[in-house]
Amino acid sequence: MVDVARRAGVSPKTVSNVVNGYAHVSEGTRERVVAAMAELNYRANLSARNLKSGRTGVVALAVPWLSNPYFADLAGHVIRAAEAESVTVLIDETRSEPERERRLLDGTGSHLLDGVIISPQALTADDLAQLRGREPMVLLGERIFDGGVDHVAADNEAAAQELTEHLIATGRRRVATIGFSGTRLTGTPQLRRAGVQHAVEQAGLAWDEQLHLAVEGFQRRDGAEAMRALLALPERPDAVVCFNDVVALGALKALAEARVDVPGEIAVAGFDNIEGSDYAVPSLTTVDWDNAQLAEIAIELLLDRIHSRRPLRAREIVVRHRVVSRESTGG
Amino acid sequence: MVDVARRAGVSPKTVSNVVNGYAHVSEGTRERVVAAMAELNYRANLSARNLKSGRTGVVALAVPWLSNPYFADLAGHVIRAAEAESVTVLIDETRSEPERERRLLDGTGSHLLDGVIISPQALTADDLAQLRGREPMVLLGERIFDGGVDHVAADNEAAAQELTEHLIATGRRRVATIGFSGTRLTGTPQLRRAGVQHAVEQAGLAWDEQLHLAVEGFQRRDGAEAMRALLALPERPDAVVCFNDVVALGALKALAEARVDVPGEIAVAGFDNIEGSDYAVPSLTTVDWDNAQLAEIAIELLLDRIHSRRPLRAREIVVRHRVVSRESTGG
DNA sequence: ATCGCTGTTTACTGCGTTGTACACCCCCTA
DNA sequence: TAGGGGGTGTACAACGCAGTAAACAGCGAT
Repeated sequence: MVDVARRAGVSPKTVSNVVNGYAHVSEGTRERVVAAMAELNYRANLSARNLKSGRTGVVALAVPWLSNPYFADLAGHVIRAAEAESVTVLIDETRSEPERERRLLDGTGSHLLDGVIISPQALTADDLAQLRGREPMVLLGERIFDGGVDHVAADNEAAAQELTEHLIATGRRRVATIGFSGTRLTGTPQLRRAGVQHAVEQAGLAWDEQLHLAVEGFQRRDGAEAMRALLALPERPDAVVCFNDVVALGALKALAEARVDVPGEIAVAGFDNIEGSDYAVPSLTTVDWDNAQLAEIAIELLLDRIHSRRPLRAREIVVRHRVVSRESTGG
Repeated sequence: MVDVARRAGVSPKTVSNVVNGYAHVSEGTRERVVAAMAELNYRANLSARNLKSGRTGVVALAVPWLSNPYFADLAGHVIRAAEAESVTVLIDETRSEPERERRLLDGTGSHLLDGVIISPQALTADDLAQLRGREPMVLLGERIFDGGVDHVAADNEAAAQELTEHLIATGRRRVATIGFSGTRLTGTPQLRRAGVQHAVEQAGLAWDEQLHLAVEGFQRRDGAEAMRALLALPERPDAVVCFNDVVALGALKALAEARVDVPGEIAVAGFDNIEGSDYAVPSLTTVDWDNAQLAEIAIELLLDRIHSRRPLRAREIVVRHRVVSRESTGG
């Protein structure tokens, strides 16, 4: 910057003013500075700027698994939404490890981050209470916690209920689920299960605990194993709601191997509308969240919080969803 | 840091020495400083450190599409490999836009990046020649360019040849390909095509140009469209090599819709061994690259270059691959 | 000619850290 | 006892930028 200033015959501060678009710089000066910058191929040093401003222009997005196409897609949307605001996104894979989630949020990221968008998996309300107010953060995906933290939520319960109603409306009477997690009382799986249960009970159908299987991970393997277990039951289900598409694809595989006709004998549905779910064999009925909207809102909330001096009230916004009916349920 | 120093009764520089593990600090002093840091919850300011050191500890990984599970997986490996070296990775989705690739490499990233790992799609040798020597960079995935740049390559031609030999060995006689790109003379698709052609010709089989279709993108949709075109031929192929798994999954879908038996009537193979290719219906024969190895080498080469003062000779390393035989080829 | 005003530009300073140079202390040896 | 020598700690400056306050130029009004 000093070199540019010398070349343009001005002070370094004037160069800074030009770079930052300060209003009161004469046209001639501006041109000379711009020319000098171009000639010297000058680019501002972000580290120095950050040191002065106390901000880095970097936010983290923490997702459990990048290998899950849903999160890869979400990450893409967040990156694009952030780009529109000249913010850089750091992707962090938490691998569902509570320790990694906590470390990210407690600021051990050591001044590299202005804020964090996190899709929590293992975080408890206790963890969150401790972290509240520390670093700007936005939670994604579900309404687990009481408040105090900005939240972009999806209405998992309603979506699960609609999905199940769709199954029942197309003649299914014995609806199973795969993906309940017995180890926690809150969280997405519980909400989705509750939605399914509401739909089943409102339709006057029996609720059979046997049909609702927990999984360890949320991988294809888990879906396939659970499906095999369901097929081994004396009285098979005629529909299976998997709590994400990855698990559903595993279930489809197990059905194909067992030569069970989908949707003829058993209908299958998932959540997330991941890339490729429309090209599965058969294509998968699922719930689509508006990830573009989700990403935009998350970035907006986070930047609000970063730029505001005073503490803001926690906000919660629910994004759109819709059931996408495809071959796997006869759609 | 000043506060910590005061509390520990030492100078700020001593705190710095403790933080950086400088050898000659007495045990007592170190303990007092560590205690003071803990009490004050001190964390070093990275911006300031970067300003002094001239490095940021951040490298970018540029991939064409994060939505392609192959790149999502690769990104995960690179993040982990970098983490082991205390380096942070910024994911950049170039969307195959030449402009984005160029901008990333010409340093317009403005001092945020120590270096770049890029899986080039649209970059030409000309672009590269201009950028050479500017910023530390490592190219991934194929051996397109002459040199002057570090490279972690895969032997696409050999892999394609092995894959095709596998098809021929299991009785296929009419091998088609999907994914050739007519618009460029170099690059992965060309290498893979060449490998297929070698195998076909070495087996004494005819090479029929009609069987080798270009695609626009490399999405499932493209694979499905191309497959339908192949099915419409008067003389159908009995094997199809798709130039990545995503395209292959699209082809499988088109075959399922046309009720063509795989592998009975037509065998299908892909490249990349993406997550889920083993759970496709039928599971997909493909080429597996050792992404963990690839990521480790890429990070190692890049860090070497970042830390070395003098220019290094460009290096090229080829990672392992292996053909994974699954149901789609009768494996 | 002087004043005050607006618009433009500058000098100075500090953000938090670390490299350099040096001071100090203690112990060992000649 | 004097003179090294290694271990331990400190003062100072600088990395590149932007905030602050103040200086300066040009203009019309007095």
